[in-house]
Amino acid sequence: MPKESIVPEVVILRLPLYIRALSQMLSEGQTVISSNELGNRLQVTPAQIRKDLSYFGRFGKQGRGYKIESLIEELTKILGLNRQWDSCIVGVGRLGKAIINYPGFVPEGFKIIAAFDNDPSKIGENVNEIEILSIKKIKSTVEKKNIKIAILAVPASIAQDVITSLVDTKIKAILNYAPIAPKVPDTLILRNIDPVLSLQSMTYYLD
Amino acid sequence: MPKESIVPEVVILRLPLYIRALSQMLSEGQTVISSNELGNRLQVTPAQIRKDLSYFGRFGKQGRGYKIESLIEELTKILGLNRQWDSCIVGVGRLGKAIINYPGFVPEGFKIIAAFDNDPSKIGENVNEIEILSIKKIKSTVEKKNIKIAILAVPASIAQDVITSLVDTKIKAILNYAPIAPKVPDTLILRNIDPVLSLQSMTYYLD
DNA sequence: GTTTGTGAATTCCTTCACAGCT
DNA sequence: AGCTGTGAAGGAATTCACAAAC
Repeated sequence: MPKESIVPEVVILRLPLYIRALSQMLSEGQTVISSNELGNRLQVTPAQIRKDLSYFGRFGKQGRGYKIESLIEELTKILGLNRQWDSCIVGVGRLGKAIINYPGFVPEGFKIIAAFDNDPSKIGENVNEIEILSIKKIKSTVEKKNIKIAILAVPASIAQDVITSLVDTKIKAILNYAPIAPKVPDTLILRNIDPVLSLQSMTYYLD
Repeated sequence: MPKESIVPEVVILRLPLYIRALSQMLSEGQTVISSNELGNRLQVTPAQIRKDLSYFGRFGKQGRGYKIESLIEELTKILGLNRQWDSCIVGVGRLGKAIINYPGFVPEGFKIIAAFDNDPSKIGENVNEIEILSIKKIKSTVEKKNIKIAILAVPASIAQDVITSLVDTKIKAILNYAPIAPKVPDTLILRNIDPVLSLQSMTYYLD
């Protein structure tokens, strides 16, 4: 709870999960929750939840628990989710198109407002009301539209080059769908979506 | 290196990454690598790589490094990837169809050989040569075809129920695409693919 | 009586550093 | 000389346990 102590990244990774569980409970009509009940719901220990929250402040009441609605609000603010984040997609092949059409982002405040590809035959085409631009226009477009998040859906073979080329733009966070382990400078935040890796680590536990 | 010491899960999660980097280097013509070079490539410390590998055996040669080809082979064996894993998909909506058509699984040994849905109008339909069956047939089909892995692409609202219903089948691992935090008994292994959660944890670091 | 918030204790993971092999 | 494999050291994250608040 000191204002600017460093918060472990594992904690940050759990907060969205808390929000999600809390939201679900709220929509089921519940208004108050204890760390015990939330922990039970998410299969984490109550102590962990309390400790995680304590990095940011004191949100509960002894003997009572947490008011769900205001806890959601606090966590939303902490993560910077109380606003819309405009983002762009790079690579508009099969996967890129599926991502553009995925309805799960907008309700959570993530809106794809620009699309880029390097295939000349695609440029100018529209997908879900978004015009596909040449990849050369990333830097300027991103600057003009204040986009900080890029979603990467290019082939593995060029993903590293694209990431490297994003370094000197206004892009600060990358959600990478290409099945590679890219090198990123620590000025960029990266998360990988990689179902194959997930599968490969599960088979260890199967006989 | 004791035969049956318990290996931390974080280690298991890194092994597929090692395989991937090694494969790439092999395909670029390299035959030998040091922990230093591999660490540099993946942005992890050389000591961590050596320690990770030491849980399973001694694969390098002092003064020389690791023979890439045989290290890949060893890791592949350790993870149980030296075989094909037949799997099934549950939920054949837009997302499910995209997953069935995703070309990245088969080359890695993961083949979707059965599909299930609860929408009567879809049953009997074929997607990419796979017939959609009623979700009621999961238990028997999975048993007959020796399927241990299920890929879940159902709506969030029914995902938990589907997972629960898988408990008394031969399914032992679930790759879940539904945006929920499901409760799973510890007899099941679960990995979530959840781009929204990834995005939500990145915004914390953006101003 | 219940449940939080938090220092202290514990457990887990990473890194160090060097003996030993090539 | 170069690099692995590994105990030992160090650091990080989790859990304990209890005083304080309701």
